[in-house]
Amino acid sequence: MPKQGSAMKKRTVRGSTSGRPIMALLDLLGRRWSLRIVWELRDDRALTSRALRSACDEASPTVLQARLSELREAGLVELVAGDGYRLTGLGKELFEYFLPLHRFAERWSKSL
Amino acid sequence: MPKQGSAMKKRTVRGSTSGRPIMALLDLLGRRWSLRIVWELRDDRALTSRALRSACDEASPTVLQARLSELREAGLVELVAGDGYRLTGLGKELFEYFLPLHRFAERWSKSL
DNA sequence: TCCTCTTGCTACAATAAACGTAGCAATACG
DNA sequence: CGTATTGCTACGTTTATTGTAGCAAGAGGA
Repeated sequence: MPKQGSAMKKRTVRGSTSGRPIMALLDLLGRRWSLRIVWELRDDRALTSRALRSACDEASPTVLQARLSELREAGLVELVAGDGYRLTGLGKELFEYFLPLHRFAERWSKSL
Repeated sequence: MPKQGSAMKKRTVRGSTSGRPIMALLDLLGRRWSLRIVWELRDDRALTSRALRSACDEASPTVLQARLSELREAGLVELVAGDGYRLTGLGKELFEYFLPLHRFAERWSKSL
């Protein structure tokens, strides 16, 4: 049994056992910084862990690493040696659904 | 100054002051149960607070009320007397972007 | 080699968020 | 009056996130 650091616990995605993938996905994306990370890696951007941290308002590296581990395990993000973190094919596909969300956000903020 | 119960603190959406609506939206939706709530209220469904709680795996009413307050303040959810919680026009519009996400989740789970 | 820099990643104590149980006030029945 | 349901909150415990610091490994350069 491998030793577990504080950042590599709780790998299970809530709802992943229910046979309802959407629940697992909503849970994964509903964790702090998940959506933001995918957003920051848009347009084939490759960011190092520290560049990503800067992009995410200097969020704590502890959570970021946790989210990155989860996203990598989920096959949405990958770490390319000498390059940085980037979206996988599946991750890019997921991001496609964020574009209209961006436009929606503009309209939404005006309606407040 | 009105009294504040434990469930009505922290109304500020992170990033809402940055002038980047997408950040505020990602933050709001990135809180636990936010995405799920919108999901459960899909298809013009109206759910009472307790029905919604059942739909959300009996999540704690404390968070659910907090999320509902935030989503209502954001104009995405409304409470119709004698009917229950439901998506507003804006909320329904937001949900439209979740439909492809549903199909994506199916493919995603198979790729794991 | 040694020094310096950057990388990905982790420890750890403190704070904030979420959980679970219980229950209140208001409303609507009978 | 009882009873049941509604939206919502109190509160003590557990879990997640934060912030600061730093480690080990790798890539140069001197």
